[in-house]
Amino acid sequence: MDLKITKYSRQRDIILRILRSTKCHPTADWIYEKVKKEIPNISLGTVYRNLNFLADKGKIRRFSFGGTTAQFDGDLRDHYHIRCDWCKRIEDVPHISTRISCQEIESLTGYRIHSLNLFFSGICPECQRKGEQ
Amino acid sequence: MDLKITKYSRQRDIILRILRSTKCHPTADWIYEKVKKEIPNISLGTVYRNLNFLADKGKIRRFSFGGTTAQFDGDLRDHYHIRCDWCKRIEDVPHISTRISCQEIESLTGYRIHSLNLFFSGICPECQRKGEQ
DNA sequence: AATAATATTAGTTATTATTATTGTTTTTAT
DNA sequence: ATAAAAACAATAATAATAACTAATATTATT
Repeated sequence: MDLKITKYSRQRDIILRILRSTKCHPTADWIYEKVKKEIPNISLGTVYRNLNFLADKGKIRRFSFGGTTAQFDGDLRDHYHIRCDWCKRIEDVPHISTRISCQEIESLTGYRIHSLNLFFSGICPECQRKGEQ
Repeated sequence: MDLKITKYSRQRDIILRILRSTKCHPTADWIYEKVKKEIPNISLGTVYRNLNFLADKGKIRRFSFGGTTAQFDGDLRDHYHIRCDWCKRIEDVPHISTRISCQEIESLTGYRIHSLNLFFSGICPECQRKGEQ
């Protein structure tokens, strides 16, 4: 994955715009379907290449919940994620009072920290109401 | 993935023992190779099925770093992970002073929290020494 | 202990997500 | 305007995981 890409590309622009304009945390394929409406002959490989590029450059976030598929998030603001173990929905956790100190981690591990990911899993209110599935 | 499995299985036992006895965060395939030394004709599917079973029951942890491969951890104690963006190694972050309050998240989101995952990424000391790759 | 019921298995095939390749087109620098 | 490099679409290849099936191992029942 050697990406020294610097040129403008309409495809990348649109991918980024679509990702930024959604509140969900889409997969590459979801984005692909959206972009196709604007660029019908775009290829899935282009979507993957650009998502990886953008993630490597820190323009978007890439994560996964231990599952088999990567998901992307165009929102770079400090926030966390939570997923329902039953319905699999993913939501943002806007902010928590606790500040996690990256500096502490840096001095603890010697790493230069680039990013921090915090996610929770559990049962969402709706599924709780519906009871045991 | 409906796993109402209750019977004893030697395969599962050995998988769990191997996972618990390593400090690394192996993939299904890594575990498969290990188990084969004890049960030469075990199948990879069995390894996957049991890892998923154990993870669903909360006996082990399953995660991934946004990549394509799941990794497993037999250590259930409270700890976090850090990965080097260059050499891809994953290490434990033993404990941090900040306590993240799941109760705060529960009242903030309405979710019943099952688990919390915190991971960092950055550049490990060794790669820092080696400089830009 | 023998039997019946069923979870689990090995072996295999299928599916899905992702990456790599190749020849062509776009973009940028000169 | 032209040349070099980046990015592309199309497609093939790979890798991870899930699904299927008939046989085996484990447990519960007699």
